Amino acid sequence: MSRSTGLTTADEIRQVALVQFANGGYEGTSMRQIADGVGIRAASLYNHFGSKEEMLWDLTSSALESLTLVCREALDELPDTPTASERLDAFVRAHVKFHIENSDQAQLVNGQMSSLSRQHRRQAVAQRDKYQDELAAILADGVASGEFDLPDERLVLFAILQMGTAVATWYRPSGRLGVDEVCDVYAELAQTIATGRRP
Amino acid sequence: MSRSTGLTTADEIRQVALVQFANGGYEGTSMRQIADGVGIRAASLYNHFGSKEEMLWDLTSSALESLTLVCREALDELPDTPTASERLDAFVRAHVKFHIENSDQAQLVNGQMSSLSRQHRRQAVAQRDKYQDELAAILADGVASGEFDLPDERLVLFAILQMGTAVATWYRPSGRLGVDEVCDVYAELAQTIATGRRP
DNA sequence: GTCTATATATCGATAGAC
DNA sequence: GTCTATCGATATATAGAC
Repeated sequence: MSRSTGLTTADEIRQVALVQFANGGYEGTSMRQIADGVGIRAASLYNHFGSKEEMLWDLTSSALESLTLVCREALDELPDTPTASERLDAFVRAHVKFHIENSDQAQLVNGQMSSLSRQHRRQAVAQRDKYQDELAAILADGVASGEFDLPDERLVLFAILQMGTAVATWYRPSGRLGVDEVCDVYAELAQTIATGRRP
Repeated sequence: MSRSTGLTTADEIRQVALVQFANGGYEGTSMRQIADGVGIRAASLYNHFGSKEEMLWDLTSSALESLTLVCREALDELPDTPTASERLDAFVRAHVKFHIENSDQAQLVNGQMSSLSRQHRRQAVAQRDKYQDELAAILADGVASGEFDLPDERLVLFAILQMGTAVATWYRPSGRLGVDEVCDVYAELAQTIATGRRP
């Protein structure tokens, strides 16, 4: 290990490829560019990943797993029998926080999934749908309990998800607002949309 | 003109390239693929566009112009001295309608602008910012008049724009809702966010 | 304005020495 | 597990005949 980080070479490759795929796009990034970023030759990448597409799948799959995990953890940390509003608040904060703090993973999932193979894309879409179902269940429960009043359940689902997803494209740590402040605003917007009034 | 459409060859190229850039990405689309779609050889494309990047710039620029135009027209058609709420309603409807009916142009602007040259990207960003400023002005006026009550002016701007932008990625004509129904819902959501209560 | 032919560069991926 | 060398395919773009 002559390259001074504590990471394995495979993890170094993941780190570099994630940034380059997210910023330059999968098709716009060459194996040689990735290898340059790691400090090895392109041929050596194939000792760690079978193909370029396998690298994209590895990164996409783990990004989706991380996103699902942090949002589920946020819900699990709620006190017993939380209201739908409390669950919505926790979910949106976790969703937005992830998209701020892991913007490369977020942009990969949002922009590069079409470059996956048919089979991997199918799996990724299923994984993403399962994530969205968590929020869909919260909205449905809130409607059933009378807490929420939605013009359209499916469109509100998309609206809340996409508001938060887009944060990954514009948030800069040097900007006007900190992470928690942005999460506060989006949590409030989600409540407003779901209940029809400010929380 | 042996290829049976009323379009010039340049416009046929624009039509094909727009679809392929929007779906497969700029870097993922080759000049040969575009030429195949038109029914000519790749070399012939250079009789109409100086380079591949020039094609992307042509398409990006005209997409941004169209978007700006339809939203400005929607505002111009309002009766004299409209309220901020009326202007917000008109803007959001036009924004969402454009993203449904011109989803390829919308996805090009949203996903492929990073493939433009430095100079063209600078121009495109400026053009997009000018468009966003139209909504920003509506929100600012509504705050000044007391019609709107926003947790954060800039974040609400992004939230409203991105809700509508994302429609281009999921709307299908064969789906559950028609164009006007989707516009209705998003116009209502925007009012809810801006005023703090259902319209 | 389209064609064939080609220039030049780079792509993902493999073989085999070390 | 990294390296050099290279394969075969394909990329953007140009030259010049028709």
